[in-house]
Amino acid sequence: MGKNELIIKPTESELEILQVLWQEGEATVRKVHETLSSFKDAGYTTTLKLMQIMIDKGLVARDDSSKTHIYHALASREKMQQQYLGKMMSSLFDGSPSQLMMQALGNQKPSIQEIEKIEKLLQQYK
Amino acid sequence: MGKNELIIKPTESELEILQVLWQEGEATVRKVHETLSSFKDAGYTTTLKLMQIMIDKGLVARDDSSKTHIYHALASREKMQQQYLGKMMSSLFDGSPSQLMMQALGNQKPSIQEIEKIEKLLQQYK
DNA sequence: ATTTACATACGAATAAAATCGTAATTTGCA
DNA sequence: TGCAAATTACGATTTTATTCGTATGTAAAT
Repeated sequence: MGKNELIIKPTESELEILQVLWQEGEATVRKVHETLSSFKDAGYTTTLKLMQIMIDKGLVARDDSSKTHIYHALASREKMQQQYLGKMMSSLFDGSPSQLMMQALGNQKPSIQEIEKIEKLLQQYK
Repeated sequence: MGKNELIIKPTESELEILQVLWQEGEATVRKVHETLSSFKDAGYTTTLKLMQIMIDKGLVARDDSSKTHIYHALASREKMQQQYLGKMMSSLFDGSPSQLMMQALGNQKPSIQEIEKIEKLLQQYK
């Protein structure tokens, strides 16, 4: 028995696709592809193929009752957030939320509202 | 000119190695390899090869004046934190620090000290 | 000097991810 | 009906990442 972890983890490209599906709720391949096009070069069939692969992995499901299939995410966004954040916290931030927060805040100024939300959150934890 | 971003981004394995180097400051291949061994199966020469590749990518440098080479990270931890956090924030958290914080806090309870550090941090941003 | 223990170099195999071309199918419409 | 446009299926290729075997060098110990 090895030490290498085995959890389903979407690849980079798959995560981009999930993103669109989380956003839209459901979408066709074309819709997904067009959304991705704004920041990424890739052929239509590439996106299609990826989404087909994601079916096998159980990351998405689709309604194929009509010709144009409609996809939706199976993987939950929260689960993925946990997964990535957890790894990131340990690998890059020594497991320290405040270090992470520092960078997160430095990265892009949060609005006053954001700050207050976080403060409330912290109160609950005290 | 395409839309696909081009920044050097360490792979998964490379990030693990960087982690050790950030921790230790500098280290031999053997040291790195042994550290990784605690959670990962991989041969010694695999680690060696990876570290050699990382030289080409400019992620690390080494002192090879003696037989056993000594490596250190060139990529800064802060830069990597920015990079990953930024991507994660946009791809998984709708760009919302409070959402991210919520998950981060939910993931692993922070200590009182951690919470207070964060609160201070927030004050500065107001 | 010879053996042993480690070290690096490096090509090559394997695995994983991403890309794309082409064929086949369906649908709408001229 | 039959043509054009859009869609899916899917194999094959390419690219990237990972893994490892083997050759070779070096130094210390016997």
